[in-house]
Amino acid sequence: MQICVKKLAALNPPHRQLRFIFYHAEAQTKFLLQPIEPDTCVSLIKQCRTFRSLQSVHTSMLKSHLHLNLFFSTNLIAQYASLGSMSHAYTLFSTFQSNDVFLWNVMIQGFVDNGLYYRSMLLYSQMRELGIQPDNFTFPFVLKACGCVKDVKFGVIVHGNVMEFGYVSDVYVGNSLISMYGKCERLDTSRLVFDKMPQKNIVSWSSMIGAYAQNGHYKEGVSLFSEMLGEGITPNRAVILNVMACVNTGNEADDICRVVIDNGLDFDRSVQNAAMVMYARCGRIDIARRFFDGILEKDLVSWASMIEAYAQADLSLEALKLFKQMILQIILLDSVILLSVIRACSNLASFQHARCVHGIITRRFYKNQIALETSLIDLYVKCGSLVYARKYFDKMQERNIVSWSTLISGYGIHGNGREALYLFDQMKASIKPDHVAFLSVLSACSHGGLIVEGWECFNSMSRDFQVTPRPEHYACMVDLLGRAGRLNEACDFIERMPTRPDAGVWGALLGACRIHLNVELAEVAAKYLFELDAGNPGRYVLLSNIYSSSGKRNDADRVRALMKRRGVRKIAGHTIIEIENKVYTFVAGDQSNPQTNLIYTELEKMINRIREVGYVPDLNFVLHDVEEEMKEKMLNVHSEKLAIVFGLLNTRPDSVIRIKKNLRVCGDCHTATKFISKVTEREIIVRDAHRFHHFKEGACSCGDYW
DNA sequence: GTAGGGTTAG
Repeated sequence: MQICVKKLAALNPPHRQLRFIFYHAEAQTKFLLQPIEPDTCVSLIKQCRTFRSLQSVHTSMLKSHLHLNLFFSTNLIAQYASLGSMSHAYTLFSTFQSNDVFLWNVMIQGFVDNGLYYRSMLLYSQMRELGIQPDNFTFPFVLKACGCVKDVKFGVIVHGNVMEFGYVSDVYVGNSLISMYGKCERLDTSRLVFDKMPQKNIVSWSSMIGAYAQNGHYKEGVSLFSEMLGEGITPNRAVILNVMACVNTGNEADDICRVVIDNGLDFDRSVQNAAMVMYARCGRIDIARRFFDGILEKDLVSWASMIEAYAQADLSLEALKLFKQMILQIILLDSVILLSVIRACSNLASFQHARCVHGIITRRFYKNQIALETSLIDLYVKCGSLVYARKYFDKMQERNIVSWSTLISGYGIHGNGREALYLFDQMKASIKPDHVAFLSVLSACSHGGLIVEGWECFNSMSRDFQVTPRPEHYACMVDLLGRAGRLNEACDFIERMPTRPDAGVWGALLGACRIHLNVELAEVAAKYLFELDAGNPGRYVLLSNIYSSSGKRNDADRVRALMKRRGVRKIAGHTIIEIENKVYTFVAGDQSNPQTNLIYTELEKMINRIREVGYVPDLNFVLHDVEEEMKEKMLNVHSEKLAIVFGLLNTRPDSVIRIKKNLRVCGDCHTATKFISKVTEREIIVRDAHRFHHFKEGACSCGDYW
């Protein structure tokens, strides 16, 4: 203390005050202070880095009555806001009852910066009611708030005020309008504002490109970027980040990278991170990885982006490998990374990894806790453990619409429609269901064959909850009716749709036609699908299967030829199984597993065993144009069967076998699995692209509507 | 004192 005082004495008076406050305010010292000099007041306020030091300054301002000065107090309010203390800021603001627009702006900005968007909009309304004229600073703040909460109605009113008070040509205001309309999905209006701006700057271009990116109009975004370059404007990092979000082909990505290098932005870390994401989106995960490796000082976003890229690309083992590396290098984890890790585990259907992530999450509190907990519930669902999902859900401190829908859809995909409906009713008591919640419950009804209940849910959507059914909901209903064999009803339903049926709707009908073998309707659905969803191999395969199951071999060949002509390639099927913390992958006819010989010997024995109890191979599930005997051989080596046999060989006899197929489980494998569960007395859980199948004692939970 | 940007649960 002695030394401090000596040092302080050597300084000139204003500086002395400053230092004094910092030594003592930070140390929570109560004894304060000589009155503050007016000429140091603002600089004192602005240098406060903690709430406590600011409070000390505030106290001494009170002593010297400087708080009565509007200008000083406005600065004080701004500093409280920037330190996140909006309650203090607002109390001070309220005492003034001033009409000063600067003061109001500071307050509105404070709310926006602290994420309290509605408060800032409310304050703006109050300001208008009091007749205080907003200025060119007011609009950017309040427009940002409108954009962040997507309140376009409010935004339009503010836009009206912008015109009323003559700020349409202000470039800051214009840019804010572009951004607001972009966030509110009013792209055309954004563009209108952009085109009408008397003056544009780099931010105008950047905002417009960003608006295209956010609304999925990627081509327009990229072409506006070229236009900008054509005008001779030098891009900065924000423009680059925005345009990178628009790029989805490798060539475009390469072009952008050249521009990045030309402008010396290639060592900017956020640009490097964005480049990673861009290449991953273009399907060039290898290049993304090279970018990642090239980043010298990786930050959390770098790690999160790469892990998420792997998870998205279903390269989940790579994602987890990277996560392990990351834990070894830096201790700090955040919720975003964990969300990606959970996605990776979910792809792998890895129960062991789920337990591990669960441990990490409960060890400490993360921001966005509810999101983490919800995705953990989803993870347990996807690992086949409804019990754990439910347990965790019941323990949650706080639940929202997302957590409820996650669990509801969980029961649905596990075929427990009744429980899903029960939960949905419980949820409705406290939360208004949204369109996703309805989707969860409708699909639960569909998987569980609950037709009456499904209709009731669908009808209640707009009637009781003002949720307008979207194409997905219609698709779900078609699925519900179709699975139940009510194909005509499904067709009527499609005809009565207020909007044009999309690929999802026709796909649901085609799927139903597969179950109930209706060639005529399948052809109608396929006709639309081959236009609307021409690149989706699953559609061709389904129709071809329908033909061959109906004995129309020539037609089946024709579909396969069409597929080939259009260059649509079948997605290779694979099945994974996790045993003792390791994930094993099988493709059809796989020979890469060390136990290959054993697996095939055992498989042959198993096929013979189940044949004895009634299994008949369903050769319609082989697409290849080969002899019958060959077909059967091809069926027998499907990845599902290999994985199950591998599981039987390597797990305890009393344990559950869990496998995951990347596509829909093949019909013949479905039948075979039923028989296998019977002869081995094992429970087998199969997760496929749509749902779960629980096989037990020769039956499947899905009631054979796979 | 103002506007644009990289990872984020169903």
